Amino acid sequence: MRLFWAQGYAAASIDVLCRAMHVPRASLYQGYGDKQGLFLAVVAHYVETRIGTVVATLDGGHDLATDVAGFFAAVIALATADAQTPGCLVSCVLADAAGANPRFRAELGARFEAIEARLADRLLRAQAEGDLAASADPMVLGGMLAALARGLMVRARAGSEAALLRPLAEAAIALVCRPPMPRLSARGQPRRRVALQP
Amino acid sequence: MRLFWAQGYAAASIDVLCRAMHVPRASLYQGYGDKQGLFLAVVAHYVETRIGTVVATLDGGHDLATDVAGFFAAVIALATADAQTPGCLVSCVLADAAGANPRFRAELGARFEAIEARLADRLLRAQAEGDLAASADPMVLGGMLAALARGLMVRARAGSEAALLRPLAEAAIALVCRPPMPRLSARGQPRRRVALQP
DNA sequence: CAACTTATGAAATGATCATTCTGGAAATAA
DNA sequence: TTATTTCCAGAATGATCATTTCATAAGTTG
Repeated sequence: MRLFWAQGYAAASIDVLCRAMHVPRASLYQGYGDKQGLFLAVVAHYVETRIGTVVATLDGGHDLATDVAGFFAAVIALATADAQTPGCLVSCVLADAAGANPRFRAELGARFEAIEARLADRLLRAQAEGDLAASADPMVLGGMLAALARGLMVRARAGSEAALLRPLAEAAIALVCRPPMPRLSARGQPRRRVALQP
Repeated sequence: MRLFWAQGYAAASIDVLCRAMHVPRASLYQGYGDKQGLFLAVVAHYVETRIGTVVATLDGGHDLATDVAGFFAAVIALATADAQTPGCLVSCVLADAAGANPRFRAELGARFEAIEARLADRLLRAQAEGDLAASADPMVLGGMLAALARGLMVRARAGSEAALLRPLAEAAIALVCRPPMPRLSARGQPRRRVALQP
């Protein structure tokens, strides 16, 4: 996984991949068919283990602003944790490979839609709980936050520090989680501004 | 340019590139040194011709919301205009190649910073003109809008229609260009909500 | 015109690519 | 035990890769 993540799909060679996985070439072709199959399996594993924990923060049991702050903190941590694998395997590597490969393009779209749906779900629940204005559109706002998360991941690919990315996410959270009409929050207290945990 | 844009850096071969450019291999190596030099020249040309017109919309001579709407409309148009070259050469292709190449990583960072600076400049001017709250941080907000633009470009790499992307940008504009404190706009009229032109 | 620089097309180079083949080792079943 | 299947390391394959070489053509300058 780390090899594809660091070098990209086309630049990662089967030989080096087998060496790193401690798997003989024959077994690899037996198990995954070809390089595309291996890469899609790697993407699936990445989504389960990495993206899965990121989106799980959305159900952290807190109010909307806190959960979304946890989400963006996880996004930034994932994209900046290791200088050798900056950015996101989906948003940077799969996105590049999707340019000329319909199979990869469909996979990319499906992965994006899944994240957008999770965000929209969370925003819909926030609306029911009074944490989000009734006039807001959860689908649109979820897609917007997903796009912002992708943009932060891509920014991290250039080697940005996490500290440079966090204020951008905090600004977005402050904008989204403030109701459009001037009013107090559901519990009668003014909405506080959240900070992302490093 | 279109070959790198569609297929990515590693997957585009010099042979095919020479054929498409109607340039003999020897002249190409004479002019650009190696494949990396050619790619960086292609990126520079792309930034001048494509990104240049996108960021030029920020100085459209209108109020902040209108200019930013023009910016995002240009972003979405660039990323969805041709189904064979979806997304952005910088945000998708160069970002992927930057994973394991320090030269490309530095180039990516410089290109990103340039766009963020242009957005921050525009927001600073908007602040002076009363189109943006004095409490807002133009640098942070500019970085946030730049990240969102990148996220939309990457989303387009999956083949998204422009119509799917526009509402996301409109939502962000509505959030950013509404003042943080409930008040009327500078000219005493309520701020209108802008729509992106297709 | 001649001397010289530059551009060009094609072939050659050496490396690396994804994928398949093979002969024997290891494991399992009878 | 023997028979049979699975597994695996390395060689082989055939294609493609980036890059260089080189003889020749084109253009420039004196």
